[in-house]
Amino acid sequence: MDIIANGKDIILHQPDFDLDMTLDCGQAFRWERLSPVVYTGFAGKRPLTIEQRDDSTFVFKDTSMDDMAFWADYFDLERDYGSIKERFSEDEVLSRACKYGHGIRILKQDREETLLSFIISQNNNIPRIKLIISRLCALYGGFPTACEMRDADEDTLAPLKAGFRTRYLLDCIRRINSGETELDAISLMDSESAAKELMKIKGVGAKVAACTLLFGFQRLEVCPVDVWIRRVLEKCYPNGLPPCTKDFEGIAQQYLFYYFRGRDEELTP
DNA sequence: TTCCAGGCGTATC
DNA sequence: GATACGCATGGA
Repeated sequence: MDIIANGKDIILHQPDFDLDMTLDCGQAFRWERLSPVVYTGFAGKRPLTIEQRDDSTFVFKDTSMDDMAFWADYFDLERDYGSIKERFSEDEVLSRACKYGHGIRILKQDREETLLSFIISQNNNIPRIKLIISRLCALYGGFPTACEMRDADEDTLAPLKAGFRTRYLLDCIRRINSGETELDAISLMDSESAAKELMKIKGVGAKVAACTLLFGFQRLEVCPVDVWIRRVLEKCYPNGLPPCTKDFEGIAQQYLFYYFRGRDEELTP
């Protein structure tokens, strides 16, 4: 990581990082692509506009050094994805996926936002997930905390058009506010117990729990299995992911998801 | 019109 | 414990 202040902006030189790949690979739903090289969005209530100048040069617009410390953490800039990709490349399919999505990084997102977002994601497509979340943010003026939604009911959330997921959101909000679900406590559990605890929330099954742990709790060993990854596993890894993914199955999963999503012809026998 | 989407709850066996 | 089916919504 190489950071230089430049007036109100920060210039970052960083390998293994690409905005399109990281912000549009289905892990975060609140980044808007203003142009092929400029994204704007939020982490929590903190705004950012970021521009990619070339393979490894990024401009964080109107960003202080203090803010930059936050963003460096959010974008997981300290982690050496190069060495992780090198390990993964022992495997032929993963090698291709890593080349294709070479600039993917796993974001360190807010826990509540990740949990609520992936409750919305179930049996849904990415454009509509983004739409529902944007309507939620419009309703509350930014992505709301569970506390801010404590008085919400079916009618409050009707404008989201989230369908059957609305009552799942409400159960999640209720449980967090009542203390039945404690994200701080969950963050201290091993991943298996944490998933089990998250799954006490209506609408949270194995997949949503796994996404929450991977993207919201930095459990990089947790591998969410959705319809796409299920197809990849059936076609390429009938005996499970290879040993070179150990401890980072979640990251491997994300390279595979980005590479195979939408490629029906590569996944149908 | 029918099928599908970063699934899950419920009924049934 | 495994499997089958319904579920809101909207784009293809």
